[in-house]
Amino acid sequence: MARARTPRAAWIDAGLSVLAARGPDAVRVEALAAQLGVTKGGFYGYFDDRRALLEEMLDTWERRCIDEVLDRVEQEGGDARTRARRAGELTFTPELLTLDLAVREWARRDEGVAERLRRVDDQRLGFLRTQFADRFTDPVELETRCLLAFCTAIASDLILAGHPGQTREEVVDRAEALLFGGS
Amino acid sequence: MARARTPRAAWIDAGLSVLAARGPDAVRVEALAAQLGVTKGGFYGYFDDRRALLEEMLDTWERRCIDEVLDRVEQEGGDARTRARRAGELTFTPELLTLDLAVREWARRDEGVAERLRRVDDQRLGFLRTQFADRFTDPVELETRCLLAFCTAIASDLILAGHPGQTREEVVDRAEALLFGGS
Amino acid sequence: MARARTPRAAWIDAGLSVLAARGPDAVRVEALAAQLGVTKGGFYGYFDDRRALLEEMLDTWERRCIDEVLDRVEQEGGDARTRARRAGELTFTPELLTLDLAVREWARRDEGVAERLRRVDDQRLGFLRTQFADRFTDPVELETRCLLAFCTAIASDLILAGHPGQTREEVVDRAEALLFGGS
Amino acid sequence: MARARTPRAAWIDAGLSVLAARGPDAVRVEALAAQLGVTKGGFYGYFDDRRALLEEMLDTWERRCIDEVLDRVEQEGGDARTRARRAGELTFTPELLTLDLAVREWARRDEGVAERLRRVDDQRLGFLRTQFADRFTDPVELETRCLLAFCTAIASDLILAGHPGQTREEVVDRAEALLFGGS
DNA sequence: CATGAATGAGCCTTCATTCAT
DNA sequence: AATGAATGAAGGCTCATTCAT
Repeated sequence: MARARTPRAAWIDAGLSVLAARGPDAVRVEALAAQLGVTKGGFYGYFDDRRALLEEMLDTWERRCIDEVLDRVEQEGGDARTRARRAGELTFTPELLTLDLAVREWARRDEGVAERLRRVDDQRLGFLRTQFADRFTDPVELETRCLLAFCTAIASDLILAGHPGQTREEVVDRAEALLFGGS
Repeated sequence: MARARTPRAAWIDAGLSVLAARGPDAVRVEALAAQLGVTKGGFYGYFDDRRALLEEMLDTWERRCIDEVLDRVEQEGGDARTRARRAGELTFTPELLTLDLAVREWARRDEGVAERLRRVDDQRLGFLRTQFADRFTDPVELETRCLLAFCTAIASDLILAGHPGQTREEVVDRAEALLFGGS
Repeated sequence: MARARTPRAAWIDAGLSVLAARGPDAVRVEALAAQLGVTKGGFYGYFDDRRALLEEMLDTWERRCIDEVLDRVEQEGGDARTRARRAGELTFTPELLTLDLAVREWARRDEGVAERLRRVDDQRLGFLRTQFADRFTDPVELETRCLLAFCTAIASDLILAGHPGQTREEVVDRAEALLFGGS
Repeated sequence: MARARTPRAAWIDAGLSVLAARGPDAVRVEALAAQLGVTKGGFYGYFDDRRALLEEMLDTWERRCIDEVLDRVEQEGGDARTRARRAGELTFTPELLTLDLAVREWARRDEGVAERLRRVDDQRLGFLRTQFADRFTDPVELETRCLLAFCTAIASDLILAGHPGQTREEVVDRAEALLFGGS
């Protein structure tokens, strides 16, 4: 929900925020117009149709997940591991997770979305690999631990069970320690 | 009582299959009727409204996740660990996973669904705890590993990244071995 | 809502009670069936269709307004004026007024109903004429006062205005006294 | 602002005319749209839902019965009795009577409508009182005669009986003369 | 361009009616 | 006869989309 410089971007941002909160079916031109305080007719000055908005939302999401993360990492500098670590931090930010889960669900039903997610997930797993490469010389073990870490990042908000005597956060922290040592 | 040409359960099953494939918004009376080869009017002989169907679908799902699993486990017998292991197998069946993911997504947007999922997830995590209780005397470590296993079961279908030189299945198998030893 | 001897009559009575309470549009086969505790399918064993029920309801209403009033008046005997007075009492009973108003409204929209109401109203005005015939030798004046009395009987429940310092009942009583003297 | 091809008021007027002719249940969005030559979807640009239209119809009716009558009376001027007389004429116009009867019937089944009718009827009876105040010094007698006049205005169209040798109009005229003298 | 109006398709729900049992 | 199931027509409401201004 970044501040939109242009009305076009405002539609996209509004769409992404609805997507995160209520899924792709809830991204309706009428609702976005109301949220933006304009009339829905104006929408068609910027986009051919609803489908086009959804595509651009995905373009924006993908760009944010990849290019913007890389740009910021480059700007901040550091060695390879520092960069990968920073990329991981920027990627698995709680703010982005809601949107991420919505896209992930969407990808299960739409091959086009799945393709984009595949690109993004490949890069993300790449970040993880680079970040922890020095701790595990065996690439098979590294891969195993990275997938476990990735699964935890994705699923720990989706699983609603409680843990007797611990909070979810504590269990997740211990899981990370178990996977990558001292962290 | 005239023969139930389209029994109540048929609507529920059709609803669950659409839920799994396309999410709760896609569970439309008209679409289910078409799928069942009847007219939508007949629906209202069985259910008060669409909402009632959704509730019954969730009832059915919850029953299948809990009671039916427990019933089968009881019938098959065995000691505590054998039963918990069997429960885990029945629970994380590939067939049920798609439906599970749909319910999970739905739960993010509907507190009523979240409450049901919490019950189900609590029990599932319980299965895991019992199943692996003898391998880890420290309950904190047990909890950590069980959550990791649970996250993997849930998220490994949601993550689309590839693994150079390995299949997803292989990585998942290694992850389980890493968490629980020989298995 | 008299006790129905036969199921057929039960449908008619239920229909009349709904007609009185909520108008002809509210006389729905499904609602009556629910009220009678039977299934709507059974309706068609007694009536060709909804229209037929409405006709029979009107037949019943007309019979009650005319024949049953006359029968009871005959049984009770008395001279012409006594009989007419009794007929007036039986006719303008509060219990019947609600149904009467519903039929009256219906008659505005359906010529068939209007025809029936014309017959009934003609007879009712006849009762009034006979009842008060001895007080006014001039038939024109008699007619005037009878119409005023009839209008009051019909409209005093439809007019919702208040009367400062008096109740509606008191004003109506004074109106009757004004029209027909002592009685 | 584009030209209002089917202004808001057109829906309300169409609704009122259907209400007068066939009652509130017959005020259907689809029917009004057909009557106005537009599609029903357009309706929801003006009103939240059918209920909102019904409320606005009642608002309009109430305004016409009260404010518009008073405005016209003020414009035409005259002394108190002349104004009250003119208000009575404007109120019991034949054109408005059909609508009035429909609202009256509706009020029997809907307390919200009844409340509005109470306000309107109170004012109407007020007109009558003022108009004839100088003929009857006794307020009780005045009230009696005004109620009789009001009942006649309302009910004379509802009563279908015939009068031997006279028309309904003649009888009603004589009734007015009887109530208020030379008129 | 942006807006207000309108369209048309789609979906939910109700209900009279039919029909096999 | 009565029932449970189903049909089909109608009507309420939503929403993507078009279009004149």
